[in-house]
Amino acid sequence: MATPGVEVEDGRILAALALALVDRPRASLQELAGAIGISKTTLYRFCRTREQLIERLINHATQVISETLRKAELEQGGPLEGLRRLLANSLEHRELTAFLMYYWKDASVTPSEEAEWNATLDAFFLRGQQAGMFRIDIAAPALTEIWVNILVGLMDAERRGRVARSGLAALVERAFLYGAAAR
Amino acid sequence: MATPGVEVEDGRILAALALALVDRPRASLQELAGAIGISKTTLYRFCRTREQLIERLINHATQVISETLRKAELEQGGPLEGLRRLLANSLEHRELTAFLMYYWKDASVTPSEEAEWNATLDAFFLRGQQAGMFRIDIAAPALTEIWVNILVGLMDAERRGRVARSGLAALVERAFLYGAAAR
DNA sequence: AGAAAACGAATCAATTAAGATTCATTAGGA
DNA sequence: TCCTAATGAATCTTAATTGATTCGTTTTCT
Repeated sequence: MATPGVEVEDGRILAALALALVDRPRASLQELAGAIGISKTTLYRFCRTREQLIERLINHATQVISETLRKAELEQGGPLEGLRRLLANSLEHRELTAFLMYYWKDASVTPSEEAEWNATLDAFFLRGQQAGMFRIDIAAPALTEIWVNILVGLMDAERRGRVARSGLAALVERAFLYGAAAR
Repeated sequence: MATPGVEVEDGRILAALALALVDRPRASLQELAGAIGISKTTLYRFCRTREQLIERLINHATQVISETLRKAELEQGGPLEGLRRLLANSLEHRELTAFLMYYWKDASVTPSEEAEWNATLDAFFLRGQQAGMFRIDIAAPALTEIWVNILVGLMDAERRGRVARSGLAALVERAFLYGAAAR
């Protein structure tokens, strides 16, 4: 690639924009730019329209998360190891994860990729069920939903100061796998 | 009261508006009105400004949920019974619950009531921990966050057709209490 | 049927946001 | 240092949104 540092910088801007958009979905482009410390003009040069911006963010987030899913090698090793790799990688892309969840619904932009993502997680949990790791009295898509919501919810709770940042991974894993009941 | 049916009708409109606002937060008042099957003018007569509308919705939702919490009598009987009453009542106000979660962040309107709601749930889970019902290696506020996110997340998943409506209560309870691991 | 209330379409002024451009300044690299 | 690319402030046009009003129609209740 001719420009190595550009994508990194773009990634930073995209992550910041994702966070700002989740925080205030109704913010104007002006406010959005201000929220991430750039001018309206620079944001304009980055993406000419809001529609383009959202589309670019969804594409980027989907790509990063898909890469995260791929790197997690969910098909390798035990389900628990796969889940832990997925968790660690997801926590390194909090903003994009939160954004993608938030704009999950109006993902008419890339319905195929989103469905693919869903399918990947669904298949992972299904395999985990067949391997005896996950309970079988909850359907795999429901497991995906529970996982995603605990993950995103606790990441958000951390931002709001409701839970500590350290130990977040262990908290997500514990809550998802074993629940809140005392054993 | 002089007008018995008015509040019921208002409640219907508010619930529909809550749902529409969660679905498309950036919708204009015109689109919002159309989404719930009324004209822009009627919506205007209902609430003159968007700010008023949000404030009214937050107040109403907070009130309904608080009433729900009160009716759940979380301090009566065992924690499990309290949790089940809370769950059943919450599921009867899906729209308002989802709305309140969604607009949780910009709840600068009634910070006191929101904090009170948090405090009520936190205290409930803390009592449950002291009663030996909930695990003590997860802080009570984290339990609140996990509960709320599983509840709202699965209600939303149901709307998206990812999980079946029937059995939603049992699913939430199972996921929250016992987690996804096979026992 | 007749009166009162509710509703919606249309219109309008004022405000705001989006999209685009220009120009001066600044930061960085050759 | 000098040149270039990047940035931001300001401006401008156009489009969209808001808040408000009027008036004809429909619904509803008696």
